[in-house]
Amino acid sequence: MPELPDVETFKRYLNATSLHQRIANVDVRSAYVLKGVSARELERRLKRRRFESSRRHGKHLFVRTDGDFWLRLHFGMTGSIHYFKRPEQAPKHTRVFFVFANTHCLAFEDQRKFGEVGLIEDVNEFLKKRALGPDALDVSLGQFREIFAKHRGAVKTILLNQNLVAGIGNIYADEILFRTRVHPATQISSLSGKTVTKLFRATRCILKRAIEANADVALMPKSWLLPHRGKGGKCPGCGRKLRSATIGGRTAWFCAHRQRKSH
DNA sequence: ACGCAACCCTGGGGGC
DNA sequence: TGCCCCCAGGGTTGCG
Repeated sequence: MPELPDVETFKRYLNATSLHQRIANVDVRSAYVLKGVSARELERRLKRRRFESSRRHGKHLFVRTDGDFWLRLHFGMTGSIHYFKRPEQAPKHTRVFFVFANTHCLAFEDQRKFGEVGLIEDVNEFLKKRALGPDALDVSLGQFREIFAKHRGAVKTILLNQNLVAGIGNIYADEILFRTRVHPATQISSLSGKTVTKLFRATRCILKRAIEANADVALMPKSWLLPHRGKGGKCPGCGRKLRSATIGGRTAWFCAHRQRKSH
């Protein structure tokens, strides 16, 4: 799930449910997801604090506390957050559980445990240390063109590289390439300036629209690749069977008829 | 600099 | 029912 639109949706959900309440308890059910902090320290530092605001960069979510440090969340492949009225309602794969003073609670759940929970003092410093690229919705056309001018490789690999542009994952990379009719394996050295501009516009357009849909596939246009992506799926443009290939270590789905390598 | 495989972890689905 | 393999929207590391 968790690419930029999903994480933005989590952010809005967290803002709508979990701010300005005193944290009464922190229950770490799987210390595996903790990075750079022990269960004990997470508990000690967050207890009696409040979440005050949040910030997203790429696929990372940062929650500022009234102690002027930040909770850092990354959702891996299967992470999400859920707010509940009673602790017994915690989902099965809850890894970290925040209980507020009114007994309502926020669960960080993550079946596959590829997600990360940590504490940091400074968001910008963290982004720098991780060498993350600009957020996919903040990057300018100029920056985008520069990235494409300075690197080599398959276009999908570039879109997926968080150190170049942060926030695009496997699903939305496929969607952007489908929209622009570019084959995912196209070497970026062979892309025209016009096509790079198209990729930039498609990125913005798709991510924004996906956020409007709360990153819910059921609410996305049927003309998109997303609802048809997968085995047996057909191109919503021409009706031909979609094809898959491994590019950049992940499965790319595309329409071999409409998505070409010459641009 | 880039591509690739292996690895991290858990569970669902298909084939036998 | 059990088992084995493949697959899954994240990322890192080490090698050629």
